[in-house]
Formats: sequence, structure tokens, C-alpha cells
Amino acid sequence: MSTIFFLIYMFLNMLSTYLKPEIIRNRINNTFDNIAYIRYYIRKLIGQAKSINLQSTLSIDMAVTIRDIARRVGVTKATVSLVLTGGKSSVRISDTTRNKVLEAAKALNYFPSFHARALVKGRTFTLGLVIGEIHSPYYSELASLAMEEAESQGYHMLVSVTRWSVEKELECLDMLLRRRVDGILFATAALRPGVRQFDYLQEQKFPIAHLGFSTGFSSVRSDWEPGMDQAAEYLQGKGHRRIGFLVGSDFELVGDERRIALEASCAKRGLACEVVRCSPTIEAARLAGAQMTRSNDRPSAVIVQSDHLAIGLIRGLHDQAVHVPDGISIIGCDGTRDGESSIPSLTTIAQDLRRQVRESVEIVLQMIANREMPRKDILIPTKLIVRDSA
Amino acid sequence: MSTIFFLIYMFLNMLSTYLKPEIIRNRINNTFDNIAYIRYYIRKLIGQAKSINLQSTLSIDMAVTIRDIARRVGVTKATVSLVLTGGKSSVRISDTTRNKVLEAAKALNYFPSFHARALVKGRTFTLGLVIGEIHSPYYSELASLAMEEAESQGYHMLVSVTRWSVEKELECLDMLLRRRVDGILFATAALRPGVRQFDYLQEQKFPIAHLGFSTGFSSVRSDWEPGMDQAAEYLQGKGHRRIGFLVGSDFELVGDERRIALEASCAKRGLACEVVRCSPTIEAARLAGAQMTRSNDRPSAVIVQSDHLAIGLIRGLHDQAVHVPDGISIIGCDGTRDGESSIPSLTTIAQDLRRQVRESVEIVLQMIANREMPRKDILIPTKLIVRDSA
DNA sequence: GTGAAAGCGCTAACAA
DNA sequence: TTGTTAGCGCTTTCAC
Repeated sequence: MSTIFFLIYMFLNMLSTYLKPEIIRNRINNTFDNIAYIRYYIRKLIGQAKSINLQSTLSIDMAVTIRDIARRVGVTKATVSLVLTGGKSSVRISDTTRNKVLEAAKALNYFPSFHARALVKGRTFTLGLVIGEIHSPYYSELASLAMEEAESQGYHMLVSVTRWSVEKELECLDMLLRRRVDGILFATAALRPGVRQFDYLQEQKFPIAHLGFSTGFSSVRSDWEPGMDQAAEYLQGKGHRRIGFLVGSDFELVGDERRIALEASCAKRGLACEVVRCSPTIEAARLAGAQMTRSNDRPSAVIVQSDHLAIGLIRGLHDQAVHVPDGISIIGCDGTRDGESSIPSLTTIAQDLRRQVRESVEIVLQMIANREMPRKDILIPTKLIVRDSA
Repeated sequence: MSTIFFLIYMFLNMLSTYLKPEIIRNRINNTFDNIAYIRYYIRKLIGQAKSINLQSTLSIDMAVTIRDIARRVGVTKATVSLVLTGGKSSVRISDTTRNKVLEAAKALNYFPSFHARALVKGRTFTLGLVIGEIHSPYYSELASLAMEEAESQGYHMLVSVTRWSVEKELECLDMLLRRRVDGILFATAALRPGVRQFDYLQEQKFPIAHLGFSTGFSSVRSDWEPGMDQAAEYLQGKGHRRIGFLVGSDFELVGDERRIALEASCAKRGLACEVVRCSPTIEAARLAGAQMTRSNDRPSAVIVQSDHLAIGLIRGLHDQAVHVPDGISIIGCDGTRDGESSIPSLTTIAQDLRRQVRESVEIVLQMIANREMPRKDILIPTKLIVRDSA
């Protein structure tokens, strides 16, 4: 009697093992072709029979998966995966199978799920770029170059704009971390010691490079000394004795390095250096230009914190009939493209943006490869480009 | 005898049930604190004991998961998930538990995995933006506005730059589909009927809006007629009889609509309209400007396909001492910001970019909500902004 | 050369 | 109020 019990029990046990939903599904999936509603009804039937969780079964998603391919070809998901991941694995797949799988993938319009892959691999091959804005020439160029550079290294770039708000910057950061980017390029400066995210990233040795600033992580910045010195020398050569410097005050971190470099150079050369401040908008610069014309006692040359503001300043001077470079000499900073075609074209202290981007991406990639990489701070020299405005 | 067999078998069966790796892991995980290497060794031990797959266990990932929180608080993953997803669900969690969970999440620096969530929800709350470039004023403004708009609707924007290459555009598209974006904003024009991706998206009724073009999906474009007509009227009022139109030839689709609108308007008004072509770079426009000065028989006013090229053209004219607007009148198209501060400031036919972006995001969101939404084609009127260049 | 199955982190239906 | 469990789509180890 017990023997019978035993046998029945064994049978049931076997059954229950082989009735594991995943296994049933595999079997059934292999039987039918890729018609979503058949899949749907089958799952539903299984669900009714075995009380399977129906959650997202209810919303039929049309995306094709490796299972659909497997079913069509008559192999298992594993085989399909091996074929599609390039098969660099030691496991070999027969050419017949491989071709069938590839064909099926094409026929069914298969797009591998990035998320599934990210989940299992723990890597996303995506970098994040935290940036204040992307609609000004300098930053859009930066973003553009960064995306290009990342792509050339086999990564994607996830751009995240902070609109220069500290709060938003931390949000962006959270977002990037939730998205599990492999590394981050920082082109803003809110993240500083003491902020929770900062400490976390520091502690995790998270692959980060700071671009244009330096507040604790590896950084890549412009060295303003050579450029500013060339500018001062150039202006001195032209007979200027008093040099103005226009700072857009919201970007203190940006402006200060430049200002300090200029002041040092002026001091060295015995030139007067006068700092003027305005808001970091082109309209403010324009206003500053207009105001400048009202004083008879103004510097004969002004270096402006950015090309963008320089163009505003020139415009403001022009509004008051003070022309550049005859009435006053203007030099911008950054070396953006729009200084080339402006009238007058802009003499500028150019940053090597491409090289900065390249170096910072490289730092991040190195840190991805090895989190123990020591901190690096790279300075990239600026240089004067002489055009018409000074 | 068989009874003993039976009992042993039952025991073994029970054991095997309770030794399901996931269950063991849960139990053990709840016992220890969040120390990655302990986790690692435990898994490894289990692995040795039960021959568990060690795959990614080998690369200890430091990311904190809901399991870590659950373990710390002493509840299950499900509870944690309920707390963290906002608990809008009917299930209620005691305040004690909730607080403990939230605290633990903060203490452990928990960042929910976007990918895991995307996988299970089938939604990413991410839109893709396919765009040709982001370093020119018009497109960087477009990208910027699109990101802002998406964000205000609770979505993120994944920007994907095609560098105006058809091939690259299709790659970008694949990328976005692999990343399972919920919808796509198209600001380029390579995707046309016949292309595999096009047919696929069409068939899937994938949420797409075409911005600036119209090749088969819902679209949002500028209506150039009013703006061009205003421009023609304005120029006519100033006594111009021959109007030139400068097209950057690579953007035929862009240029043609504008040209056709202008030609129609000129015909209506009895004005001559002369089309000049150049490459779509600012340098080419500059060259075109220089060339224009060489002919005595040139139009007295030129409308340029974009502000960007207009600035190049003005610069080219300026190089040859033909000044704007005295020597020749120039009108740009697009209404980008840098026309405001240029010298002379640029008269332009402005697009309402913000509204275009808003409408197209809305279309995409509507299609996400309901794929059966019929196709929509929205035209947004342009208008003349008079400044100094004409 | 291919199949079986576990696991990545999370959600949600159902059970208790 | 909380726990249990299946499943999202994919990779990879192990076994045959």
C-alpha cells in the first residue's frame, strides 16, 4: 500500500518539478509561432491552470525577445543568446543554427533589451554628462564633443542639464546613478565635499572626472596662465596700459581662475588690471558695454570672461557708437566658433575643448577599468588667437 | 519498509523545496548585514554546496539593492518595494516599517535600479530625440527645449546625434529602440518609407513625432508662408524688387519649403526671386557672400535659409566692404538668439521653436497613451522679426 | 553543438 | 500589515 503511495508521490513530485512554470512556458513557447495573442492566451491558460502570476502578461508587449526567436528556430534561448552576443564564447554554434537565428532575428525585428542586458552584466556602457546648459556655444560644443568622444570609445553619453541649479544638479546625479551609468563627466561645480552624493561617490571611488572645475575628483581644466599672459603681452605691445576684465559673477569659479591669471600677468608686466562684474547673461554684458561708454576714464582694452559675453559687450559698445577695436579693444575667452564669424571677429583666449573632453573621458574610462586609480589633475594650456577685435 | 522510503522521500522533497537557492539566499541574507564580501562568500558556499551558477557573483557589485535594505530592516524585499514605490497601492505599510525602510534606504545610499524597474514595468519614462547636431544655435536650442519639455512632463530625454548621416541615424534609432524608449522625437529626415526601421515603427504604431519634417509620421512643422510673405512685403515696402534666397543645399528638405513659400509670395507680389545655393556651412555662406560682391548685378536683398548661414553671409559681404543693411539687406530664418547680439542684429523669420517642441512632445505622449491615435500634422506659423540687417 | 536552469533587481498578485 | 513567489529579458555555467 505504502509502495503505491510512494509511487504516486514520486510521480507527483516529478510532475511538479516538470511543471515549473518557466519550463512549461519554454516547452509551449517552442511549439507555437510568434503571434502575440497566442502567447497571451497560452500564458493566461497556464495561469489559470497553475495560478501563475499574470501581472504584466495582461499588457501584451509587442517587443520581440530571444524567446520568440528561439521558438521560431526551434532552439533554446541560450543558443540564441550565444549566437547574438557574437559567440566569442568558447561554445561553438553550427553555422546552420547561427544563420537561422540571425535570419529569424532580422525577420522578427529583434532589438535586444538594453535593460535586461544591463541588469545581468552590471555594466551599461553609458557615461553621464552633467552640464549646466546646452544652448550656449561653449557648452553645446562641449556636449557635442563629449558625445562624440564617448561614442568613439564604444560608450553612449547620457546628457543631463542642470540649468545651473544646485538642487537640479543633485537630481541629475541621482538620475544617472539610478540609470547605473558606468561613469560621470562633471561640467558643473555644485558637487562639493559635504554633499551626500559627493561623499558617496568619493567613497565608492565612482568613475568621475570634473571638467573645468576641481572640487575633489580627478579633474581636467584649462591653464589660463599662458593664454592670459599672451593676451597681456599682446595688449601691452599695442600700447595698452590699463586692462579691464569683465566677469559674469554667477560663475565665480570660472571667472576667478581667469581673473587671477590675468592679474598675475598684469602685475608681472606692470599693467593696471580693473575688474568689472555683471550677471552672466548676454544682455547683462550688453548693458555693461553701454555703461562703459559713459565713463571717460575706462580701460583701453577689456578681456571678457567668455566669448559669449564678449559679443554682448561689443554689441553694447556698438549701441553707443564705440567701435571695436578702434574705440576699445576686446578679447574674449573660450575660443568658440561664433567668434570667428562675428563682426568684428573676436580675438580670444582659446581653450582646447576637444583635448579637455578627450582627457576627461580617458580618466573616466581608466577609473572604470580600475577604481583604485589615483586622482589626476590635468591642466591644458590656453592660447591667444588674434583676430579683429583687439 | 516502503513507508520508510516514503518518509525519506518526502523529507528529501521537502528539503529540496526549502533549499531552493532563492529561498536560502533570502534567509541567509536576512541574517547578515550588508557586507559585500560576506554576501560573496555565502553565495559561493551555497554555490559549492548546491552547484549554483556563479556568473556575476564573481564581480562583486557594490550597488545597494532592496534586498540589502530588507535585510537591514528585517522585512522582505516586497515590503521595501511597497514603501519605496510610494505605496499608492492599496496595501498599507505600518508607519514604523515605512520609516525604518526609508531610513535604511538613506543610510545605505540606495539608488533604485532603473533597468530592473524598466524590465518589469515595460516602460522607461524616457523619450528619444534624434537630431542632426547640437552645436549650432538652432539645434542646440531645440535640444535644450525638448529636454526641458520632456522633463516637465515627467520624462527624460535621451539625445542621439546623427551628424546628418543617414546610416548614423538608423543606428541611433536602433539604439533608442534597444533602450526601449517610450517614444521618439525625430528632428532629422533620413527615415522614410522603405527603410526597414520606418516600416517597423509604422507597423508597431510606435509613438513618434517628426519635428520640422514630414515623411509619414505625425509631424510638427513651421508654416513658412506667413513669415515669408511678411518678409517679402516688408522688403517690397522698402523698395526692393529682386530678392535673393540663399539655400544650404544639403538640407534640401529644410530649404525647399522655405524657398517655395518665398517664391509663391514673390510671384504674388510681382517680385523677382533668385535662388543661390551653397553648402550648409558657415564658411560656405561666407564665401557665397564674398562672391556676391563680385557681381554688380545682384539682388538688393537676400533671405538666407538660416540665421547661422545669414551671419556667415554678412561676414562674407563685410569682408569685401559691402555693409549690411546699407549695401544689401539680409534676412535670416529661424529666429535664434545669436541674431539678437550680432552686428548688425539680424532681421529674421522666426519659428516658434518652443511651441513646436511642446506640440510634438504632446503628440508622442498621446500616442504612448493610445497607439491608435490618428496621424496629426501640425503647422505652426512663422513671423518676421525686424531688426537691423534689413 | 545544444539544452537546462539560475540569477541580475525589481514589481505585484495572492496568500496568510 | 507583511511574506511568498513568479516573472520581466537576458547571459552564462554546467551537463549531456
